[in-house]
Amino acid sequence: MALFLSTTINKIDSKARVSVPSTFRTALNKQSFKGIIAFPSYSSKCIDSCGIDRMEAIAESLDQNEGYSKEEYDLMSLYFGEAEKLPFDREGRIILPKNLIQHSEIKDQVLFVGLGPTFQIWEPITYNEQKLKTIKNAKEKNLNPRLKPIPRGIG
Amino acid sequence: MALFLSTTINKIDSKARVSVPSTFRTALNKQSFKGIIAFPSYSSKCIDSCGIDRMEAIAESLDQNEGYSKEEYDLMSLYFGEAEKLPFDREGRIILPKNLIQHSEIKDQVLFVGLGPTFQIWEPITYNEQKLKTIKNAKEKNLNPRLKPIPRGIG
DNA sequence: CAAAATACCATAAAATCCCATAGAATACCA
DNA sequence: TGGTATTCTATGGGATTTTATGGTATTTTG
Repeated sequence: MALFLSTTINKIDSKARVSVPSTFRTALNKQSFKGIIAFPSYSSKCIDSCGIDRMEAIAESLDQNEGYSKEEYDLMSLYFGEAEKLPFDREGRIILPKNLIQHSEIKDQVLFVGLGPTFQIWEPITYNEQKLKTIKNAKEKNLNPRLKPIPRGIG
Repeated sequence: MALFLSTTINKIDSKARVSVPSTFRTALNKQSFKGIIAFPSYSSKCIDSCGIDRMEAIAESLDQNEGYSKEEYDLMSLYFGEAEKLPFDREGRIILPKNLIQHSEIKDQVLFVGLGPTFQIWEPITYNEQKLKTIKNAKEKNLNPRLKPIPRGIG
């Protein structure tokens, strides 16, 4: 399974080309389609992305109706309709389609953030706002990240 | 499962390279990615680290939404964005990214401390302060320093 | 044929590879 | 067992490659 981590900001040029971070690329280039799958997030002003392998796995499990409710099924179907296959050019860039740029309100910079098996593409400013909100909310509700490693010290 | 033990102090050079202790390396080199996963600790001025196997397990359980609320999911997603995949060079060193150096306030020395399935990376001085505090607190509260098994879960 | 898309080329900065060495740890052997 | 040879580890620095980013040329397509 591909594991996308870390955050990178790259430029977008006049042709709407953006470099996909090399760490992401190496994982994606091992898959059958050399590029990314991208679609507008339904919950945030960002672009959801992954490699083709994940899309194929989802398609298969959808096909077999593995534990999806009707509502989930319908929602996932929408994703497929809006998903775009964006191939790498020789330099490892993709071209961001207009609809995705509009949805994410990207201007001249593009933020890639890894989320494990998937990643997202954001306008950097929007991402920061969202991040602060999440942290604020977590503090208010006293949420603890269970990612927290084993207790420190002797015991 | 990898088992990280003991404490080591190594130098960090002008290129931000640090040798990962060889005892850690042998365990990590058995995993699919030859290197470490590192991210800023939620609760301390240090870097939390582990091998890729552990990170993949976490990603998978998140992916299957095993008992996480949307808010928890969002919070944990932030971790993936701050985590870094740091590969070994031929000599077994990693390059510490700027954000992690800043968070841990590392200067020219780096302390590795094993915590079993994970380990941490500290500025040695900070680590010592923290250690003294922990011991002092344990004495005051009369904590029993027995080595109990650690509850499972993600970590 | 014109406009858009794609392929191709160039470059500075950054990341990585590769080699070298001293000291520590380990293996070996008489 | 004691001493020696060998390997491994941590560290340093120079050379090379990769990355991100431009721009230009060529092809496709409507």
